[in-house]
Amino acid sequence: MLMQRNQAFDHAEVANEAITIGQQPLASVFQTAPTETVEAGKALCWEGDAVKHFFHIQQGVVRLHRIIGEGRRAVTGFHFAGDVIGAFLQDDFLFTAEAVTDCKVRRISRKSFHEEVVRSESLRPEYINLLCRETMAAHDQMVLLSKKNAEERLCSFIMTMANRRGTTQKGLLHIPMNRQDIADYLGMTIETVSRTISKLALRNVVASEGRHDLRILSFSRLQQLSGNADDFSAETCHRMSVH
Amino acid sequence: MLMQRNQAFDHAEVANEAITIGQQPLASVFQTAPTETVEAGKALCWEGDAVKHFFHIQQGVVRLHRIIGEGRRAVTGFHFAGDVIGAFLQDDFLFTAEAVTDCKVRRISRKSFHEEVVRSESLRPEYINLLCRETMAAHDQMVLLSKKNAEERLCSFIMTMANRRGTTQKGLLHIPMNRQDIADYLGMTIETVSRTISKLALRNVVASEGRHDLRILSFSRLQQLSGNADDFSAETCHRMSVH
DNA sequence: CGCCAAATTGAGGACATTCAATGTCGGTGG
DNA sequence: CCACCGACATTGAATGTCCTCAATTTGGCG
Repeated sequence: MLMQRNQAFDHAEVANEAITIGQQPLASVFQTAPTETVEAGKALCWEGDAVKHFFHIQQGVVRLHRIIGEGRRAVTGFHFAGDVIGAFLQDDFLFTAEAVTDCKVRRISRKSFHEEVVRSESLRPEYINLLCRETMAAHDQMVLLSKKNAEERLCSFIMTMANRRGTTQKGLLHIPMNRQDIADYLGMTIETVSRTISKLALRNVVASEGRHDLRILSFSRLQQLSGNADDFSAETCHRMSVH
Repeated sequence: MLMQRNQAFDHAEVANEAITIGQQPLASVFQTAPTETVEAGKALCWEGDAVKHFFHIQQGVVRLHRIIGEGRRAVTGFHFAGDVIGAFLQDDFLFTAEAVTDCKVRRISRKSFHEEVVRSESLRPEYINLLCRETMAAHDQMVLLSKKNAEERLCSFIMTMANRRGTTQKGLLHIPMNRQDIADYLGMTIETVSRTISKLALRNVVASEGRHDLRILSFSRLQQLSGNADDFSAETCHRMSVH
């Protein structure tokens, strides 16, 4: 399974070191480790394995998934340059991590990661911060999966991708993952993903440009359709929920 | 909205202090705070509010929810005696927390919580452990919501409830929350929840005993139907996913 | 014991899935 | 460099699961 090997580093999946270090100070812990190359489609670790290492992504995109039953795959998340994989794991990997594009990663043992992080007064809050953000993201995804319809899910996904730093240039959004990845992430089928994109294109919200690029024609429409209820949140309605 | 006020402390929602402290050492941080009573249906905090306090549940059950759009509610989790609410929050509450039953809680400021936790060599790992477990639970829920059908969702829920310490006595499981709570937690409607329970009852997997109790007739059937693929996991299939 | 909210049950409909056929992108080989 | 091939994506039609709306029943509390 050779997927877009040459594309891997063409786009913005390369961490801007200067900025990334600032945003992700945990990266410094991995600095001493050698860089490993992971070919697109190859796994970094497997669900059920003991967690011996944590990974830091320097370049590329990684997907996390779990298998349930025969043939059912749930993608629990995507990780990008600068991200740490597995930070919240205790004993065993709860997911299989696979490279979506060719990746460059660094790994350190869980033991030394924890030693370094706990020892350092500056790194520890960053670690806690990371865990908190991961949990918050998971909650967002839970809301998406339990209450949103196909269109809202896809718009939310596109919005999230577009809001990532360095992915959008003049409205053109690069989507490194394929339709199956997106479908398994959003709890839909590839057909529904495809149909939904087509409908959004008909309405001039987005425009497909090849398999891995999307031009965003109306950011505001996208926002509305994502069902994130921005102008309809905290201030307006919560006090009304008196019981 | 007065819900089962008298039932609140009849069942096993009361934390066994001795055991709970052992399992939830973070409780000690709250020990000095006075106990507050929260009536069933009342809110502890609101989505969008600044996080000024963390809560520790001594007695009762709390549900966390978020509202999207008009009338759509997603319950992101339930919390029980011994649990800390909001541990992973950074700035604002991402959910509204409401008492499902009458509750007794303690609150301390976020500031002192963090000071105490960071200062203590013994509490800090417990806090990190808590964050990790919260994230893992969120991931489980993501898988449930994205890939499981109505029956699997309900069986998973019943299993999780039954595996909580102190809830099951000779196969009788107390369900403090109502059907709407369960539905919003599992991403279904009350009607589907009801129909699914009825089907399970017809097949002698469970038996309804009033609105808030369920007799589990076959734990193993429940396990199978939950779709958690236990005898079909790590060891058998992962190595096969070669790419 | 009676009431009322909560839960169950039923019928019909909508949205997403499944299965199948067609179309297209992109990488490889000529 | 272009054409071809295979994998990926799109589109269509039929099916199914879950949702919606409505009527009925239940059970817990006053």
